[in-house]
Amino acid sequence: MAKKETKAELRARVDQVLAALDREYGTEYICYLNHETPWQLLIAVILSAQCTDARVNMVTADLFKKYDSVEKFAKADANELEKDIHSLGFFRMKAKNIISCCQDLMERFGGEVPKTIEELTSLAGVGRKTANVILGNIYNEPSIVVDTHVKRISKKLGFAKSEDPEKIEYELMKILPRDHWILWNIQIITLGRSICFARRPKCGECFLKDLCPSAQKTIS
DNA sequence: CTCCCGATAT
DNA sequence: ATATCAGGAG
Repeated sequence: MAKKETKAELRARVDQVLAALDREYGTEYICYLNHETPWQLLIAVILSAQCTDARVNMVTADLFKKYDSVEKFAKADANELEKDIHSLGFFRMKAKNIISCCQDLMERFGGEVPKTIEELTSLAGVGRKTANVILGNIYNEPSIVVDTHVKRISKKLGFAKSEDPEKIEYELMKILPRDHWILWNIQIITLGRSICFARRPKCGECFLKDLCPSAQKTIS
C-alpha cells in the first residue's frame, strides 16, 4: 500500500495532469454540440441529457432549420416537437422544457440567453451542468461543468470524492486553477470519449497512466 | 429517492 | 441482455 498523497504532492500531480492534457489536446475551447447562436447551444445542451452529442447533432441539423428562432420554439406545438426530437430519448420532458424555456426567454429576457447561473437555472430544463456550459462556452465565464465524464474521471484521478455533481464542482474549483476551469470540461470530455470510457477504459494506452491512481491499479 | 426514454456498443 | 450516453424535475 502506497503512502497517502500529501496536499503538496496532489498539487504537483494536478499541475502535471493539466500540462499533459494541454500537450495532448491543446488549449482551444472547442464545442462538440453544433450551434451558431447562444440559444441554439442552450437547446442543444438541454437535448443532450443522457444522450451522445453526435446524436444531438443529427437532430439539430434539421431542427434549427425548422425552428429558426427562440420565438419559433416558444410557439411550437408540443406533439410536433416531441416527434422532431423523439430519437434523443426523454422526448416528452425535453419538448415541454424547451417550449417553456423559450417562452421564458421571450417574456423575461427579451429573447436573449441570460448570463448568470441563477437566471439560467431558473429556466425549465436547465440545471447547473447546462448553465455552466453556457457560462463557459458562450460568455467565457470560468465555470466547472460536471457531466458524466467529468464526474467519472475526476474521481478516478483522485481530484474529487463526492457523488454529488454540485459538490464535485466545488471540489474541482478548489484544486484546479481558475484559468483552466473551462478547459477541464472540454479536455476531460475528449478523454472520456476516446480513452477513459465508463466501461473498459484503455488505461494501458492513456497518456495520463503514470499520473492516475486508477490506471496504476488497473495496469499493475 | 424515482421517473423520464431512445439509440448504440458490448 | 445490459450498460451507457455533455441531466433535470417532481
